[in-house]
Amino acid sequence: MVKSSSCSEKPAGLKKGPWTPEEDQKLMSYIQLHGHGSWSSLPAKAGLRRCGKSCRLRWINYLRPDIKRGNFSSQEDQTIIQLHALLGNKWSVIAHHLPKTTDNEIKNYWNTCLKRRLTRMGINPTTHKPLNDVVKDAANLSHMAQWETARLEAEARQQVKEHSKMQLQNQLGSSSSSQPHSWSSTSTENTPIMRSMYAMMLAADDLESPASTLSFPDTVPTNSKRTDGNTTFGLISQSSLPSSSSPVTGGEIMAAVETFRSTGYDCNSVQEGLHHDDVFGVLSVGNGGSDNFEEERQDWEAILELVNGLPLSAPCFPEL
DNA sequence: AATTCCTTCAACCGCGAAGAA
DNA sequence: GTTCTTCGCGGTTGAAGGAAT
Repeated sequence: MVKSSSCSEKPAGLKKGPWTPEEDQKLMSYIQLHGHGSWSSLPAKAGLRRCGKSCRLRWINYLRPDIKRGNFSSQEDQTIIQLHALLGNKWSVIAHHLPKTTDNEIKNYWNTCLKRRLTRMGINPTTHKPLNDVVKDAANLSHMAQWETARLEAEARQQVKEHSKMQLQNQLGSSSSSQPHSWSSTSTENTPIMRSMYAMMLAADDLESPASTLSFPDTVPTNSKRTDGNTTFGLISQSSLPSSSSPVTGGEIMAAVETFRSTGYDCNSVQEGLHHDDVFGVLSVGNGGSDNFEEERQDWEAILELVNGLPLSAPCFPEL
């Protein structure tokens, strides 16, 4: 691997440190007119004595018009904590599931507020377990986190590929645009990806109900939150299901879940599959989740019991 | 009022992945 | 297949401002 260039290795004369309002204005004006294009060549074109990397960071974390700054709601706090429990320090993936936030902001918020808050409550912020019970059950969560991380990363890659242009257009458009980008319009009320996991189980529980309507879109959606307000998940290999376009019956879902169980939740097989379009079936279910954190906590514990076939000795989400 | 300590967060740095040449 | 470039991510740093002493 070739060592990449960094700001510190660029020719002398490049400015570092805080950005001035003049520099901000230059960067904003240039991007609004031309788009960012190649970050490495942007500074020269925009008349900035900064490295491309610095420009990119400034734009993404500060100047971009579609970012909300500060004031995380309690709902967002919960989402961050939940996603962190699943994903660890995958700030960019977490940020994709919170509208108008940046990975840097979430990372800072975690390190300055949430981490301390959890510690004060006697919860290990790394394992999300009570501090006096850090070893027990850790394997369960980390195992689930592995495959869910892989899936979310693949989803994020897909999002970036398919919508980078559209995103820029939306960013540059007027604030009254009636066509917000899908991930910008994501509502945190329904996005917690964990909900999608137990949605699968709720769906499985509900399979006997004739009201269950389950379908597989032909393609993986660009966001885990669908525009119809339903949640999605990609736990089940599409190859284990009969058709990508026909409605899926309850029995088929149960069979797929069983197959998934029988693989022992093999992370490797899941990750291999991530690079093939046909692997992840995305199941859309009615919003069986709850906006109530206590209910979510109970649901989550129930899922772990279901998944592991064993009762949990310690709650995953002690009271906040 | 001066100093020290603490908190926040913008920005930097190094690394790995992906893609182009 | 190899080398090189660019991008994006996560960890870390340090300046700034507020709180405490």
